[in-house]
Amino acid sequence: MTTFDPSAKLFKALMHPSRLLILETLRDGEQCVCHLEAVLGCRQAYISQHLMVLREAGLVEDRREGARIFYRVIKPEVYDLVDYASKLSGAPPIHVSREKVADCPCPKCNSTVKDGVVRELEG
Amino acid sequence: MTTFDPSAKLFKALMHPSRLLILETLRDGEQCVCHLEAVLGCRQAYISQHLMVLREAGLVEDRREGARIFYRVIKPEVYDLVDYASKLSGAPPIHVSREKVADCPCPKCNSTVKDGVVRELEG
DNA sequence: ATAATATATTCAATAAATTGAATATTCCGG
DNA sequence: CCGGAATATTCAATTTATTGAATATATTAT
Repeated sequence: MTTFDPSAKLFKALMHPSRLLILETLRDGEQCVCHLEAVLGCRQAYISQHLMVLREAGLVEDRREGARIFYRVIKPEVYDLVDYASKLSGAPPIHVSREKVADCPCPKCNSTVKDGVVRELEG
Repeated sequence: MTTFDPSAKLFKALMHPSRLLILETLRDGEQCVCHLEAVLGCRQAYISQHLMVLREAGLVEDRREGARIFYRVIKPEVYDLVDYASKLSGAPPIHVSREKVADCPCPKCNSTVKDGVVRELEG
């Protein structure tokens, strides 16, 4: 309808809490879908669908590595938008656990990062 | 569902092109509904409904002056958000006529502003 | 009081987003 | 090639948003 369509579409991609949570989880770098699944605590298909919205909005991209697919944010500027919105809306400070997630089978969660070295966990 | 609800709601309020256009029209200060009507070129009820969304999102407030109701943005920071989104989304530079609108009966459009003095137009 | 103007609200129809369930695809290991 | 794991896609049901039409409310002028 107007010259505002592109902005409106961007806002539309960001208007869902689950998608904001996904973006938050991707803040420190790429994550596989199963990790998102563990963090969000919802089913795979549900997450996949939200990832599709973010993908179609040009905000994330995926990369296959073996059986896993890793998603990453390709427009880091979106975090400026998200952070500012959260400030404006008076949302409580965001806390998404950046640590390993207990019931996540992905490599990131089954390794320990120390001094930049990634090592497999024993046990 | 999550701590992201407030942000999501804010984005939701901004996800419609007509609402972005309304905000753009209010950038320089309050305007009456009939002015918005003339600028957007849509019917009064349609605009009133979008104004309701913006009002419920806490972005605008209204003020009655006689028969007219003037709306203004109460969170000017929202323009930072809007501007950044428009940059991010690669939207063409925004141009909303800030001048008088031909078929608008409101006082702002039927007056001329010069050196800070508002004077009625003759004819 | 009545009529006209400005605006809001309600209602209904349609369109779009959300969500879960089922199914398909891709990759890996045997 | 077959089975299982990881992920995507499709489909349908539900909910929510959009939009137009009709109506209501408040204000001003007569």
